[in-house]
Amino acid sequence: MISKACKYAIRATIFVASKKEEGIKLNIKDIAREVDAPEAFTAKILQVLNKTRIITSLKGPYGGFYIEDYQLQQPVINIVNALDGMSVFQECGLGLRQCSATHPCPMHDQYKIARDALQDAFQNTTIGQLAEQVNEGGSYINNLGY
Amino acid sequence: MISKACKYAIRATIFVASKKEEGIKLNIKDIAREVDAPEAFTAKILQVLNKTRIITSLKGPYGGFYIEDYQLQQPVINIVNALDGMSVFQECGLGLRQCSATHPCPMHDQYKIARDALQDAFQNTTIGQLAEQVNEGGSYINNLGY
DNA sequence: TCTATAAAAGATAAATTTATCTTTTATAGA
DNA sequence: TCTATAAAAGATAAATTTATCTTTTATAGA
Ligand code: FES
Ligand code: FES
Repeated sequence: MISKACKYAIRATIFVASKKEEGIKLNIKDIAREVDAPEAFTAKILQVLNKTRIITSLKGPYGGFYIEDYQLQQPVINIVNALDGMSVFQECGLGLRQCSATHPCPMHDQYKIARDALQDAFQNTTIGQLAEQVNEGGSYINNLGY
Repeated sequence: MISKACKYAIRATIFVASKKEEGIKLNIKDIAREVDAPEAFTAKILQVLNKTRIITSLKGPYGGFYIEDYQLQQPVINIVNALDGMSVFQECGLGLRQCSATHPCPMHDQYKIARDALQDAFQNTTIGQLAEQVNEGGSYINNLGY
C-alpha cells in the first residue's frame, strides 16, 4: 500500500507533533525508540521530512526535531507524497501504464472507489489531528503493550 | 498496494478467462505478449496460478493454460491471496504490528474504510465478470492503443 | 518406443527497498 | 576560538522483489 519508510515517517511525525506542547526538541534516537523503527533508517527518513518541510530540524547542541504551527495543519498525504510520491493514488490497480476512464482496465470502477477512499483518508486528516488523538490516549504509534 | 507479480497475474488470468469460449489452450508466450508482461516472469506467475487452481495447465504438445467453469466463479481476491497473501487487507496502515480496534493507530478508522473498500472490490468481483467486460470491449488488459 | 512440444522446477541475476555505518557540517555554550 | 553535540550527507550492505536462463518432467501423436 505505502512503503515501510513512509509508515515510519508518519509515526515519527505524529510523535514529534504530539510533543509540541512540551516545547522540546527530539533527537533521532528518542524518535526511533518511540516509534519502534530502526535508528539509522529513521535518521534518513527524518532528513527527508525536514527537507520537505514536514517537520523542522536544528543541528548541534540543544538541536533536534520539532514541528511548527503551520506544519501541524498539513494533511498526512503530504508525508506520503514526500516519501512515496502520489502514484499510489493515481496508478491503475491492475498495473496498466496509466489509469484512465477512457482506456480503463476491467477493475477500474471498483478499484477507483477504494483508491479514492485511501486518498481521502490521507488528504482529509491533518498531522495535528492525529497527534491530538495520541495525546488523548485513544490511539498508539508503537507496538508496546502487546 | 498489490505487487507487480499479482497485477500481471490478474491480467493474465483475465486473458485466459476471456478466451474460454474459443476452447483453446494458451501458451506462456501468447499470454505474456497479450498482457504486456515479461515472458519468463509470466511463466513463474502462471506456475503459481496453476498450483493454486486459479487456472489449469496441461504440459506437452497441444498443452497450455485454460480456465474451467468453476474457476470463472472465483473472486479476484483469490488471485491476490495466491500471489501476495491476504495481509494487505489486514495490515495496519501505519505499520503497527497488528491492526486492532482496541489498540488502534491514530489513522485506524479512516484507513480501515479504504482498506475494506479495497477488499470488497476484489472480493465481490469474479474472474468471469472481468473477462466478460473485456470481451464486450469496454475495458483493456494491456497498454496497446497509447 | 521416439520425437517434439510445452509447462514445471531450479538456479541465478538485476533492480529496488530497507537498513547500517562513517564522515562532514552546523551550532550552542564554555 | 574550542569543544561537544546533533543532524546531514555519503558510502555500503542486507533483504526483498522482479526478472532471466537452463534443465527436467509430462504428454500427444507419429
Ligand atoms: S485503469 Fe485500472 S484502475 Fe483505472
Ligand atoms: S491499527 Fe492502524 S489501521 Fe488499524
